[in-house]
Amino acid sequence: MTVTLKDIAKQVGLSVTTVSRALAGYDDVAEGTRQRVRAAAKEMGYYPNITARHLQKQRTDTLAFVIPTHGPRFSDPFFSELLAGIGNEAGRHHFDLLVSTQPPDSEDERETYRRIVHGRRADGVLVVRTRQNDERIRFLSEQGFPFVAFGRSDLGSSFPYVDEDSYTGTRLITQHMADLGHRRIGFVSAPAGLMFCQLRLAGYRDTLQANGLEPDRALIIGGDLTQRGGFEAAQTLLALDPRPTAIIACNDLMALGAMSAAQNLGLIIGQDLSVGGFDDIPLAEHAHPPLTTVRQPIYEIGQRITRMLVQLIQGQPAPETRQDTRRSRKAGEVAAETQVILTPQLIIRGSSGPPPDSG
Amino acid sequence: MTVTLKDIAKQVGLSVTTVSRALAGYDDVAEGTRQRVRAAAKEMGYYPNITARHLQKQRTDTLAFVIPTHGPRFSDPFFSELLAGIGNEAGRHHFDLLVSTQPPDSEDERETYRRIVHGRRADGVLVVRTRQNDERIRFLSEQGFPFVAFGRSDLGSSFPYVDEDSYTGTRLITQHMADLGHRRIGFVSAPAGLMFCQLRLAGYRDTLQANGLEPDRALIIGGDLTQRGGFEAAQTLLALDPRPTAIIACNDLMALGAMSAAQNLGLIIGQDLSVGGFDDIPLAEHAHPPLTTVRQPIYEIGQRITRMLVQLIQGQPAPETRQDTRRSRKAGEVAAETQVILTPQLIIRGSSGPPPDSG
DNA sequence: ATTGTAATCCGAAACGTTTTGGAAGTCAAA
DNA sequence: TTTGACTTCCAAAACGTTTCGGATTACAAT
Repeated sequence: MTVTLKDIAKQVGLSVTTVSRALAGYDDVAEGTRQRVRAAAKEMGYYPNITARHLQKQRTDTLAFVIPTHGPRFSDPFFSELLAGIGNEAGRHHFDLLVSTQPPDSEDERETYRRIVHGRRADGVLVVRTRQNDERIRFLSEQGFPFVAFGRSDLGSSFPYVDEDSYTGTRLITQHMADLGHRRIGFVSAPAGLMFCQLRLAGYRDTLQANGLEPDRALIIGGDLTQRGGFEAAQTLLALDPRPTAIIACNDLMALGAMSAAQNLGLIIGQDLSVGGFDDIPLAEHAHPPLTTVRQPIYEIGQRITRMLVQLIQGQPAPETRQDTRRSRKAGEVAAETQVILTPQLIIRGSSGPPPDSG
Repeated sequence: MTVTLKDIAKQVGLSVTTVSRALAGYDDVAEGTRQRVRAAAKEMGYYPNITARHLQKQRTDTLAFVIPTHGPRFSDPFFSELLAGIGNEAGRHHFDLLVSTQPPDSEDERETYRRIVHGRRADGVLVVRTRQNDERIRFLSEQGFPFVAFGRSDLGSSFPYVDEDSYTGTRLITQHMADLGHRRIGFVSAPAGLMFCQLRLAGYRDTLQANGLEPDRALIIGGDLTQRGGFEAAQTLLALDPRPTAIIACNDLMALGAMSAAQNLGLIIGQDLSVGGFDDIPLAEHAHPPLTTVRQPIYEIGQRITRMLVQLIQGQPAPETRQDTRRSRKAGEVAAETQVILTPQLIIRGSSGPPPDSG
């Protein structure tokens, strides 16, 4: 059977307390005793029962990550990248990572959050793909439960997040297309509830107007962020007459799908049709032609929100008391930024070029 | 603060025991009492403390999944698919999923497994990308800890797994290339320690010989299963003179990288060069041209190994005692298969065609 | 009146750990 | 010799739950 502190205590003729403290390295146990205990523990193959420790310490050293995913699958590299960043960073801080997937805004999702928060299943949670009027954020804020989001929201409350400036991002790429001479620029949007959807759409629209281009409702198609969704949206766009000479998608996966649809029609990407994405997932660089896109350092963002969450949990400054801690911070300690907006970077690759008639 | 059983007990004037049993639905508490307790619990917003329950019940209702990944990132859709299958199935059975990423064969990986097993962090673990002389499997077997693997191993011991017949898989696709008339077929391999690497390589080699083709060592290049790895391997292969007219990669991601490398040289995939992969990840279908590959239902395999693991945990038949349970199985109960080998399916798409000189 | 039985309830122990608040012993300073 | 300080240890409580083994009451059967 598994060996417990009690077993060791019996073995070395000491109390459970002393064994515990010896292993924990407290200095109120004699050096010789400590060594005896350590030796016995090692020899008997002792490993602390993690659950028991959690119960006693009233923390789980666990982070929860609930992936909002429609349908059973998520083959989105966006989440892979993010998960890798989160997982590695959590590991570095000796936190376990609890992962589950739940459809956004579903009762299952709500129940998952309730279980985590009320059942104390984790010490904090990572929220991604923030939504308008995001109930997850509202709930976590109400409960005073530690969390950090990837993305802003439109709730009144202030909470810690990291986000990329999506508005500026699509401004950049739309302007890039306009500069190349494109006049009819299609846009493959995302589910309307997503915060970044609104921002990216606004960036697109405003840039068109700034260039004297009339936004055409027919050129904006809803997408579901999957490759297939981009494929189908592009099919619709390319059936228009006159058809757009450029397509910008809300994320890379849909942009790749759009490329595929265009190539099926015999169009040459970068000549007959320019395509732009958003994210710069690894596939973007290796696509053919490589995809022009707005870079979003997903892996690093995953690391960053995780680091912020760990600090939040360990530093105990609830968002409300941040003011106080600022005064009492020790020398050399740096204020943890709790609301970060990253500047997007336009990556120009082969998938974008001047429109066909302009040459 | 959080409300506990004790709080409810105080509120309704009952003992903690009765409250606990009322909520659990035992029939030794009066109907009226049960209702009072239920009402109070609901009103007070009671949620059981999951950790405490775990400790008492001596199980965690948690599965662990340690993703073997080199380097900090894994943008491999293979793992996304698998994780989705595992996560959804675990959820269906009310198990939580603990995910971590560790470099294969590293001390960190070993420590992770020790912690899970000895620290009773989870009730079972999922092992993927099995290796030759796989120390994870050896360890778990020794410890008698529940696990199910995706992939076989070469250890003497027998353990539960699901695997695809990789040997037959590469036989199929290699034969497909041979049937098309290809004589010089390159192969992008995987890290040698991986079980499927050996099998796939053998399938490739044997098929060549069966078709009277001399295996050429120069045509076999090691790959690391990433897109970049496939890209570089293909560059090497395509620099040969005469160069291969077909390339088969150990997985789709590398095949896509190979396509990219070939397209960079101006080659037309499916005409100048045929490319084949393995897995049939979602990207394969949407690649351009779509990728000929061997289908491996990764998502379903993820579900399946998870279901098997849950059965293993709940049905308590340790692998050794399976014989006994078989005798005592109740009517209608079906023997859970513990070693499954799936038949691969060749998916022919646009990336493969006859060699250029044959037309 | 006694016995048996069923229906309800509950105290205490248990899960394995950490922490609290001393206790006991030693030794040197006063 | 007392006092104080220091070192080393430990019993008991605590974390929140479930379970074990009764205890109590009511009521019907003898």
